[in-house]
Amino acid sequence: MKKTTTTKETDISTEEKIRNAARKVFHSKGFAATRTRDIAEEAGMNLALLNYYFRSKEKLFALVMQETMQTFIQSIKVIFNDESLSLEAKVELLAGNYIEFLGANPDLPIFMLSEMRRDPSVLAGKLGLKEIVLHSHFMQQFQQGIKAEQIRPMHPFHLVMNIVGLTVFPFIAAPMLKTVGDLPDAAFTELMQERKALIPLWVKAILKA
Amino acid sequence: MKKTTTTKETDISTEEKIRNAARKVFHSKGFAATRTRDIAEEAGMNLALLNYYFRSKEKLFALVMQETMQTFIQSIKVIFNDESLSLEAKVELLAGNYIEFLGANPDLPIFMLSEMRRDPSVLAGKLGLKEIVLHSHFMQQFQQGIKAEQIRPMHPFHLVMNIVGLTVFPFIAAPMLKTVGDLPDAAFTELMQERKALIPLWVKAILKA
DNA sequence: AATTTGTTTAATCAAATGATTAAATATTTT
DNA sequence: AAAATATTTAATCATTTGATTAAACAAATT
Repeated sequence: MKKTTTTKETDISTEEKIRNAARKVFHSKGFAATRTRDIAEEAGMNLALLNYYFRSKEKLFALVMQETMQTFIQSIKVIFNDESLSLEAKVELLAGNYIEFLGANPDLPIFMLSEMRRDPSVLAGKLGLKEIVLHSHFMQQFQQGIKAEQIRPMHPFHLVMNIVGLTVFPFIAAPMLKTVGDLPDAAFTELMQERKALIPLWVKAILKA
Repeated sequence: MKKTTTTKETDISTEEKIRNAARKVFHSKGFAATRTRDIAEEAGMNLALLNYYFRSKEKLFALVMQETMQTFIQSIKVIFNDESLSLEAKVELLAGNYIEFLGANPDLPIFMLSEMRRDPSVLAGKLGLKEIVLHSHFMQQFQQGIKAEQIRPMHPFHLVMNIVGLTVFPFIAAPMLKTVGDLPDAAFTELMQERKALIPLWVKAILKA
């Protein structure tokens, strides 16, 4: 072996270089448009290494996808179940965190959503997510609010779609806004910063509408 | 020629069969994942015909894309500028029409948004859209509402992103909702029907928030 | 009917692409 | 240091895929 015992441990293993490169390219171009040679080049190494470390393009992709989903789901789980936060505070955190995160990973939403459509089996085994979301502390607070007549009754999925839609959709539509709307990157970023504060207000208004 | 002068005019020309097949396959799989053979098969004809009628996969795709954008933009333009409608009525029509339309063409949003990211030049020449939207009757009503202090001041793009996001995002997220949320098709459709009425209420609430 | 023009098919090409192999090089173990 | 094991490279395969071609077929024109 080379990696583990080199004098400096600062260098990243070849395997990890490939994973990182694969993540980057897959996220930006999707499975079908990505060529294994793109990944090799991005990682700065020989094509054969991809197949040496990971058996095939499919396997490598599955790994990246699994990792991506993991990150995504974990971050939801944590906020949805923080019992120290009010419903409003959770929405604030969700919007703020996600807008921050998507600012750094703007390709993620389209990647996840289009690859899910291509092959919904990526989600197999993630069925737990339904329970995580629907039985979360967040949902308890929501149902409680309805009982207390402080919140207009609605299907919980509406609420989830609204929060996620208001937060994520602008990033999906960004190419269009920037081109058609003639919106410079900086202006887009600023709008997104504004939304960190606005989305919680809007969600509150929606809940009472 | 065969098509134009056959006894019955009910039959569709070969060219149109190909266009229809191409639209269907491109919309569902995107450019990169679509093979010209898929289209030929879907159209029930020889592969060489694609290249006979349309010069290449790229040309055929460009045509489909142009058609798709055209439809999309036209439908926006009409509603945004119907001077007989109040702002609320416009939102109702937009939500209602789009939910209806997307129910029949659920692949469209991801298709458009991901292909736009792949090559934003599809939008070249559509820069007029900015003016259409920002100088529409709808926007005049919006600005008027702000002046009259009936609407909380906000960047017009926020409003557009909210309306479109609330309407379109659920269709983009549908694969996830159906799989992870364990939501049957019928239940999803019902939720979307509910949203026809709910989105206008929510938007109204957002405008005043 | 004969000719010309347009349409369709089957076969084939060339380039792109995922994958493999055998040899070279480096690292670890003995 | 020698042997064994792990990593990397360059060359090559096999398949897929977009595209073309030459010939067959059909329709329109003369």
